[in-house]
Amino acid sequence: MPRSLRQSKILELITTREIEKQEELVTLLRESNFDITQATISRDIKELGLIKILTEDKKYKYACIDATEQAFSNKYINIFKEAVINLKIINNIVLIKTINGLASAVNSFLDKLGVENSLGSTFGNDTVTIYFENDVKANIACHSLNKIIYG
Amino acid sequence: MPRSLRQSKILELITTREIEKQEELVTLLRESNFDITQATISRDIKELGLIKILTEDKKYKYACIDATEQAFSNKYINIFKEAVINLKIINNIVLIKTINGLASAVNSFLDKLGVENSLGSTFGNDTVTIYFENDVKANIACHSLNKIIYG
DNA sequence: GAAGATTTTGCATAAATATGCAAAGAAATT
DNA sequence: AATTTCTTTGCATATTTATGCAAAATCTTC
Repeated sequence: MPRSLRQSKILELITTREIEKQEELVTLLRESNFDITQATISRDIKELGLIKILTEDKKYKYACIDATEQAFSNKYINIFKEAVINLKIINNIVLIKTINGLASAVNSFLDKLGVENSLGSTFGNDTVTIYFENDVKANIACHSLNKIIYG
Repeated sequence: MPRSLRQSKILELITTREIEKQEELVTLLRESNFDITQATISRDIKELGLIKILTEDKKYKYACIDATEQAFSNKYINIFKEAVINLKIINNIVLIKTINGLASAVNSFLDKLGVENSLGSTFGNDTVTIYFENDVKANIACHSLNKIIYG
């Protein structure tokens, strides 16, 4: 499994759960068939620039330092690129096919990115759906996403 | 030496230097006659909610987190900056001197901003007073306000 | 597709941080 | 001011994280 997919999964995990320590990530990633050790997680975390912050109940958890800013960094975009298989426009919706299990990560990336004119989105396991008012707006959005992914 | 003074010193140190580890704080604090161990620093850091972030050169350093900073648009912040002349901590209160007549504006800005741990505030013509439970909380708030205003 | 260069990883362990517990210190209460 | 209660601290150590180094995997170039 490629590195960037693993890192993508890490981003997903820390945004959807309260991860207190790296060993937890090791366990969770193993459940998703990333066979990996704590040492690698440590390196990933440094590379992604993740931080530990305090939760309500005074426990530490991993978090992204500044969601919006980092969403645009090349590193994140590369991960996004790898997770996406293809984009399709179906009338007023854009349908994004992703690598299995990464739809939620792609969805949250898109949230941070703020797709323009989006009415909202849903996601399953390997598919993200973004809704627009009409075909034209879906088209425009699809083009700009394509541009991000393919140049 | 009181705890709050020490924690205030910690805030000062991490904002003026790049502190990579707690042992560095121990050394620096000892130079300022705070006779203290790493264990205590660890607890202070947790209490102050400090985090470790990556610097340019991929080293970790301690920093203040401030969710507040992102919360407000630059426009409002600029107005706020211009209105404020200076901040002072007096025990458990933060005293804000403003341009004449703007205390109420600054006060309502702060209300929206939601100064953390604030017990409440009052204002006159050119002064806003924010009340806190104790010196530490006043200190933390003052630092984060300073950060908004001066960097 | 072999040979060499580069990147990524695991292992073992070093380095850094957090914490249980007992004791010292403050504060409150009588 | 003695007694009780609550807070803060150090010590020792457990827990967590980072990293040097060699091996494995991946990528280049011929």
